[in-house]
Amino acid sequence: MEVKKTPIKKAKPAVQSTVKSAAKATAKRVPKIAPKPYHHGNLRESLLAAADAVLAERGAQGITLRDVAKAAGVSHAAPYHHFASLNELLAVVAERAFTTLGDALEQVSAEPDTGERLLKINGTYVACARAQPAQFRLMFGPLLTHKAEHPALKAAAERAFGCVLAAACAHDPKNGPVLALTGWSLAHGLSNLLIDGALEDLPVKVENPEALARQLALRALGL
Amino acid sequence: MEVKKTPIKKAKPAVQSTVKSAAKATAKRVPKIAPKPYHHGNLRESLLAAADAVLAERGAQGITLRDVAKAAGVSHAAPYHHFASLNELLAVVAERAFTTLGDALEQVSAEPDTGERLLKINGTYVACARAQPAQFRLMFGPLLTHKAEHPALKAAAERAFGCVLAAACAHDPKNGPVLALTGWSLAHGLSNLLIDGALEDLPVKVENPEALARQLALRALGL
DNA sequence: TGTACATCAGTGAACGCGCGTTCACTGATGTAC
DNA sequence: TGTACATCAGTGAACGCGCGTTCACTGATGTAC
Repeated sequence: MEVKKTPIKKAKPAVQSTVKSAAKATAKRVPKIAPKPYHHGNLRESLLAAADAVLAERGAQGITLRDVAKAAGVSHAAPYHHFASLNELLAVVAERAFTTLGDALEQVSAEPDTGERLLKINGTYVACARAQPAQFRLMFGPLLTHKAEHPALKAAAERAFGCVLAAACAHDPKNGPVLALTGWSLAHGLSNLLIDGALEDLPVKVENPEALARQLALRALGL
Repeated sequence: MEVKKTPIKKAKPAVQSTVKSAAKATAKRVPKIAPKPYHHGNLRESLLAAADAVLAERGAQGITLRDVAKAAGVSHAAPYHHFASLNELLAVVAERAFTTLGDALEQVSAEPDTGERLLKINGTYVACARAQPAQFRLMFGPLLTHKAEHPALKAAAERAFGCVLAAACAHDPKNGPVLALTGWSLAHGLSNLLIDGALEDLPVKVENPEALARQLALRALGL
């Protein structure tokens, strides 16, 4: 879904031949494991993938343009040929995270039973948050500034909520919006509590987060 | 609970007299509105208050030890006589925020009707989050590291949740924990969505957050 | 097929900044006598 | 009531660091002829 493989021959062979022809200048050869092409080919996508990796490893507040560049294997100035700023890069990361969530919600929306559909949407939401907590924080938190200035981000977020709203309206046409907000708040709150570890030292032990999500939704949505 | 008020006369008058006796040296007089005592008297409390002010103004990720010191009117090294690090200061701020939340929840727990009590707890939780969004993020988010190492913080958090759990058990002894987690997740999720502005550009317009919180809780808690 | 050249996408050095923290210091305070 | 002195709680300079961003540059690419 991410990197459209254009039918361009990889830059790698070209560089390898260069290295070969310059084999006499052995002093210039850097003992690098993976010979790096000068022109990357698809650095924009690589940077976005690297950002996901950095988010997973360092968390949302730990992310740095320099870290992302390093993870992508380029100098820390290179990203500026593809993104105007760190914030612009984060906006695209968040937009794609919303798209991923929307895709997942859309997929489970195929469930014919409207009640079960709501339960699956709830579970999918929590599962997405738990799978990528840093992305989840980036999507909603204040780390990415001026969200309103990124229409694509807004559109992706609206699409995700649209899935929730559609399922709620299908189940209870009269109270669609309220049911949707109830379900979304519940899933969002449980997601945050889980990824922040707020439930860990509580008298109420949580053995199985997925089962808990379902149990709470059953009650809260009147199913 | 924290600073035992020792029967020391405030440093301020002493300094004022000093200023008076040095009135001849007018050149030394700095035209400061509030003549600052060299010894502050209660800098620890002032720093905590200043941290709240900085949080309100700059948000949770914007907070800085230097800003807090400046807001308290002291040099940026002064806080180290009262807190081992910025993180220690934030831990106390978060602990007090949890205590404030617990106080508010305890107060509304006096409501005799158990259903109405749950509704009021829900509303109070959301109101606290909306009143101090940056504190709320600090309490739960990853900005304050190693939360587990601060027993007082943990205790204050447990007490707040204890109020929710007690009210849930009073209303439905059989399903107390599940009801409590449902209510907490709902309130927590709605709080986060509201303070993050996630509902602002949605097809579902939110006119009155308090009414919305009540409406969702009525449905989710089966009241 | 070759060649000249404009353009693209990298590099690495540098800038300025603000941060948390440390340190030697000094003024203020409280106490023993 | 004084005085000497230990201790406390400030100050301001400094350190080292990592950050986002800029800049002049250079290697690689694609295209016109």
